[in-house]
Amino acid sequence: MPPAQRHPTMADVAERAGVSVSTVSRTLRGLSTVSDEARERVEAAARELSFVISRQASSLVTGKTGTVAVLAPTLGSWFVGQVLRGLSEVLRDAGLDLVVYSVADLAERAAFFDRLPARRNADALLVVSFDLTEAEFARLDGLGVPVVYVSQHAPGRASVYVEDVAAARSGTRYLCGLGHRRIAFVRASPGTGFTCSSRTRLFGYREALAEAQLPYDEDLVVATSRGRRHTAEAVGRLLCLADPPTAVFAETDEIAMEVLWVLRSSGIDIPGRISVLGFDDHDHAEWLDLTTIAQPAVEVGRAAGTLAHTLIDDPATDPARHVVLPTYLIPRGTTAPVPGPGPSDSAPSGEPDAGEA
Amino acid sequence: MPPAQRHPTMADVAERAGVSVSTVSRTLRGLSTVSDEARERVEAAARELSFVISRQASSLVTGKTGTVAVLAPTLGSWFVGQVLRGLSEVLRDAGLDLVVYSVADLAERAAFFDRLPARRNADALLVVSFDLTEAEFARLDGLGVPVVYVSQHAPGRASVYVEDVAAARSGTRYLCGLGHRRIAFVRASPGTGFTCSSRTRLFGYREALAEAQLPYDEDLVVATSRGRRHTAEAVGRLLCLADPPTAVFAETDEIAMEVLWVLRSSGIDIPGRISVLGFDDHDHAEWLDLTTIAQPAVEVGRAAGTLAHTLIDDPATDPARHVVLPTYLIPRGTTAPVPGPGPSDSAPSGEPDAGEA
DNA sequence: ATGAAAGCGCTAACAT
DNA sequence: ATGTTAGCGCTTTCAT
Repeated sequence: MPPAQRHPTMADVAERAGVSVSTVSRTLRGLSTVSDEARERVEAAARELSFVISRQASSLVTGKTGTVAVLAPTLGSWFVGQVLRGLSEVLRDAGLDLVVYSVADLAERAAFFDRLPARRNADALLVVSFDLTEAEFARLDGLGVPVVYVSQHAPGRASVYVEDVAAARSGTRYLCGLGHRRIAFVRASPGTGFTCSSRTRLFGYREALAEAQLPYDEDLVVATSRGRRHTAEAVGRLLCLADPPTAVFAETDEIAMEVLWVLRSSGIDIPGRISVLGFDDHDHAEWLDLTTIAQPAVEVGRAAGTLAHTLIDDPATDPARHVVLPTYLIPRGTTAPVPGPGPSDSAPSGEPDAGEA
Repeated sequence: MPPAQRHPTMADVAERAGVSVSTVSRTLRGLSTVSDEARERVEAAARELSFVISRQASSLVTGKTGTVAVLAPTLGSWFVGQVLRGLSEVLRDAGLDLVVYSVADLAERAAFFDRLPARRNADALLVVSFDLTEAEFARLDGLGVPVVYVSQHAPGRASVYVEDVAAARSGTRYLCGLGHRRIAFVRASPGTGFTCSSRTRLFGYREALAEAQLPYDEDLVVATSRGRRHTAEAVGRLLCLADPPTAVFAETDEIAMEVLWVLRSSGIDIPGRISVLGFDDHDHAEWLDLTTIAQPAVEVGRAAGTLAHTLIDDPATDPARHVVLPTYLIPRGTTAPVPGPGPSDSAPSGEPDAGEA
């Protein structure tokens, strides 16, 4: 019997089963070259001692850590949470552990890329929606383990993402199709430089404008960061334009919801006076009846996990494999045809009052 | 120079620096018994080779894995996300890795407790808002590493939590103070048995009712699970009572928001006809102007991380240490004094129709 | 089918 | 202050 305060080792199991450690190892890994009798004895002994293998020790010899690392800007955002859900599901099934690194500010970011702690301690690294510099890309290229870029298109590297540009283009087209010609875009504040969806979605927005032969008006593009105050300011900037927007396209649902809140609490009718379109299909989007561009966040996580697993297990896999997932527009109640050229006073929105054609 | 496809080891660093591996090890761990000259050479060599230490190897000899595991019911909920934020911040500073296990259903749950994969592969385990059975508690008691229970009170074991019972009692008192005498409680569906806040908060609710000498009416307690349909049903059950509630206390803000949505979309005035009180102070609570009981979720994560770190580093720490964090009520616009003793018919009135005195 | 032995990369005595 | 040596708990030849 092993000392109380120590985890039992294979040697303990071997002794109890009356076999060698090699046999224990073979049994536990399911290698076929073990007699039924030995297998049973080993399994019984392992169970009785409630033996758990030490990954550390096997890693040392196999060179595989059995863990996948994920780097994310924050763990608190809806999108990252959903991605992690899908990811952890797939990794669990693959027998891989999931270790998370989050870097909240630029100092931590620099420290991460300087030290690259994931280096020898994970079999793969997943980078979630990071707007990386060339230097950071280069650093990761030399990491020594596969890197999968999640929710971002990384040319020449493995990545899993949705067609942000095309999705934003469609969303904008949809608004154009409703007759809107003054469409604002509210993006996350680029300050932190962590997310790359601002750039791609803004690009799609501009493409659609061009298609519809609408001018790109910089005054219609505003940035906000989390918090009522910032969004109120951003929305305020839009509302006091000489020719204010009749529709707002927000980079994410979380931003869209803030916009919605600011607009509504200032008595502006939605969608009567202004339409609002989000991006994500956040859980709350349905409650708020927010029209949005849905992206399969959990599925993104699953696909990323699967790709990482493949890359780890089969070195022959194309290291630049891309997985592109679909998006689709979900029309709900916050978008409507542009109001006629009639009055557009700020009647507090009691009733739904969609503009008629 | 080490082979291209292999991570450099301490031996590589040692060779390059012209010292022994011991000196490299000592230097890298910041032990003072190293000459300045050697230290510099080692540091230079390590940088040039971009050496990263293998935790696996050091674990093997130190017995410490340098990682903390966290078990959570899901990674997608707001609360868990916030806890992870606080946690990862503290653990990063402590040089500990964070590995997450999430169990989505009962089968996975059983598998986790059967195998206890965290066993030898983490220095501590954090269990976040799990309603554990006695058998599961017992299993964790024998884990061999410190276990910290987060967002739940675990008698005789280390835990970090808010006073759920007291908070729910205060919240209910607040509603009573506004004159409400028919107060409903909407809880998460107990089906999964994953969260324990239902039980504690319901308990506090009952205490406050007793205090106010209000009867406990089982019809006023309904359960819902995520999704518009379920919440609509639950709310429907309340609305068609002979004596329907004038206030609803929801176990979490997420539930409160769904309730809000259902009530509003059926034209019921809030807080004119029904008051709604949540729990959490979710980011969106402010936008929806939801009165709620705030709990410091990120701080819970931080405290849990700190406690885990302490428990790991200092075995003399009281293994049953408790950290209790405060909650506070944030009065917002979804709660108001009870409408006068006027009509209380359950007709889903179109117009907002706040009772008059 | 099984065991003995070597060694993965590191740390911890013990020398010096 | 530094080097030498002996493992940590596994997997993996290589014998048998």
